[in-house]
This record gives sequence, C-alpha cells and structure tokens, in this order.
Amino acid sequence: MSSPEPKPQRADARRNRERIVEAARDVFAEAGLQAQMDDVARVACVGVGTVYRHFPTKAALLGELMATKFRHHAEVARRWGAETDDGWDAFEGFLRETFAAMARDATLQQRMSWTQVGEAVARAEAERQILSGVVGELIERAQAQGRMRATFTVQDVPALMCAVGAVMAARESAPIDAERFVEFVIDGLRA
Amino acid sequence: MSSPEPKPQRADARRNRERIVEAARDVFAEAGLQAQMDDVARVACVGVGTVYRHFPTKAALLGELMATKFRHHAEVARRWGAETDDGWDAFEGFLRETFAAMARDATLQQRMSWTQVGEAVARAEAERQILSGVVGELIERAQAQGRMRATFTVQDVPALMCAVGAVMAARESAPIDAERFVEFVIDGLRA
DNA sequence: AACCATACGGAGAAGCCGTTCCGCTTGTCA
DNA sequence: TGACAAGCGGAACGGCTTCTCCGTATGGTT
Repeated sequence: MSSPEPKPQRADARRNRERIVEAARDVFAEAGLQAQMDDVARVACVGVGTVYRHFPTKAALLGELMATKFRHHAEVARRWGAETDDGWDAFEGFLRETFAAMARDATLQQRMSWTQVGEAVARAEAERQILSGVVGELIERAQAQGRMRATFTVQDVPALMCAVGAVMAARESAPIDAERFVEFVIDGLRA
Repeated sequence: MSSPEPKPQRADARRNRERIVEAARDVFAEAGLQAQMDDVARVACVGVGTVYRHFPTKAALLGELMATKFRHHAEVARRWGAETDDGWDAFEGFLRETFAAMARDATLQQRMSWTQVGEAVARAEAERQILSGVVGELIERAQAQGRMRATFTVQDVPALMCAVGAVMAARESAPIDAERFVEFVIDGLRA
C-alpha cells in the first residue's frame, strides 16, 4: 500500500541515523529537554544539518526516542507476561524493571507531559497503545487472581509512570530517595 | 546586626511589588515556566523595568513564589496540627488540603525540580525547612498513635509532593485521573 | 511650593537556539 | 574508474526572551 520498497538508504546515512539516536538519548537524558540540537550533533560527531536531514524537527527526534522507549517497555511487559504465571508477580516484575530503566533517563521520562513534547508524544502514539494493551493484560490477570487492588486500571499506569519519573528526575537536584517511593507505590497496588 | 532599619519603601513601590507577585502567580500558574517576564509585567500593569527592579532575575521572582507557597503549606500544617487531635487525621487533612492547593497551580509545582528552578528553590530554602519541621511533627504523632506506616519519614514528603504535582500537571495534556492517584498515595501511607 | 531621592517605563542590546541553505564529499552502480 | 544522486557540514538567519539603560515621573520632606 504505502511503500512497498521505500528505497534503500545509503550505508553512511543509516550509520549516522543510528549515531544520532544514541547521542540524543544520552544528551537528553543528561541535560533534559533544554539540551540543544547542536549538542546532539556534536556528540554524534555529525553536523546539525545531518541531524535535520533525518529528523525534521526537535520534536520528531524526541518522538523517535519516546517510541523506542515505549517499544522497550512493551517488550519487557510481554516477557514478564510470558515467563511468569502469577499475575501479580508478572506485573510487579514489569514495574520494577521499567522503573529501573526510567532511573537511567528520568529526565526525558518526566518531560513526557510537556507542551513542546506534546507533539513528540503524538508521534509515538502507536507504540503507546501497544504498550497499553500488553500491560492491560498483565493487570487483568493479577486482578483475576485476586492479588491486585480491583480499583486499579490501565488508565492509571501513566500516572504511575509520571509520578515515578518526576521523583527520579527530582532526585538529581534534591535529596530524595526514589527507591523508597517506588516501594510505597508498589505496596499501594497490592490487594 | 544586618539592617536595623532597612529604610522604608515608597508607597508606590510597595504596591507594585505586591501586584507583580500576584501577576506572577497567575501567569506562571497558567503558562508554566516558559511564561515571560513581559507577560508578568503586562498583567501587573507595570513596565518590565519595574519587575526587574524588585526581582533581579526570573529565578528570584520564582523563588519568591515558592517561598510564599511553602509558607502557606506550613500554615496549613500548623492549623491541622493544632485543631485535630488524631495524628493521622491531621496529616491526612494537611495532605488533602495541600494537594488541592497544588491542583490550582500544578504547573509551577511540577517544575520545582528544574535546572533553572534550582536557583529559585535555593532562595526559598528557609521556608522549606520551616515547612519540613511542622510536617515532621504531624508525622511523628500519627506514627506514635500507630495509624501511619512507621517507614514513612519527613524526607519522603518532597517525593510525594513532586509525584502528585507531576501527575496533576500532566493531566492537562493527557487523560490522567489525578484524584484517583491521590487516593492511592494516601492509602499507601496508612498503617 | 520646591527639591530630590526613589521609582517607573519601555525601547533595544545581547544572546540563545531551532532551523535553513548550499557548496562540498562520498557511496554506489555501471 | 567515472558519473551522479544521496548525503554531509556548519555558517548564518530569524525569532524570541531575558535583562539593561536612561530619560521621565512622582512620593515624601522641608
């Protein structure tokens, strides 16, 4: 339908795209949203022009990062769902692993609810829905087995992510124990 | 020692300072941190120069806002502590009232963990410590009466604030039910 | 009323940052 | 190996925002 063969990319172009995404992940993780495109380019050892060839705007680059993140989280959820029979254990495993991943680039995670990032999130909408579906199944199973609060729903997951992300991001500029907070959150979900 | 009589301010200056703070509260609450100093000036019906006369930088203005907020929260905590004998009820009342206040200007609250805001928070450090002291007493009482988890400490309060603030701020750009989240949080603190 | 220190207004300087543009380089394919 | 499309680099543009500067206005005081 859309593009049967979207045309092969030149080898260096593919390599550069890769580098840019990696650099962006590092740079945004460290400096937050106010990191500049020039920084991304420099870290990727590439000109700004090249960055813009691959991602037409900053939001597009951010969008790619978010999509990647959602894909990764969905993968984690799927794995726990497949490997663990107990519904609650699967969900708890997923949550802990995801939170740990967030700790690494909490800054980006926190900013997901931003003005400027609104557009970026929109670009990752497909991935977000997939993630939501997978996690929803985990939750249903845990509740069916009576080990999770019945009032908790998939719609609450973004709030959780948001909260934990904010706490982790804040940790850098304030003496906050994010791990303890995570324990409170998880405890609060048990039946 | 420092300034026995710091010199009286001219009446118009005092009036303008007041106006600026009020305007800043409104403007930042509505547009978040990216609101401009010009906006504040306009809403205050004052020139930018006047804003800068009273607050040498944007961070200083933000700092004043935070200090006010901390003072207010401390006042709320004191009131609940004085009027309510049951330790848990006092703490819960304080939390709920504070969260409700945060809902009104969640944007500002969330951004408290920012690079640029780091400086602003530093300027409100004194107020933060006072607040911390008052809330600490509430917590101790609730725990002494066995109605609150013993593992919870005053140091965890910023995390709570941060988390709830983030969720409330995110609500504007995503379908998140902040009230439900607040219930989870409070439930998680009960003994 | 007359004086002047204090305070005001707002144009614009200074600087930051996303994005564009175009001359040059390089991978690819015949 | 030569030709050319695809891709690259990075100077510079333009918009936006914080902060400065200084001529003007005004509250307070004598």
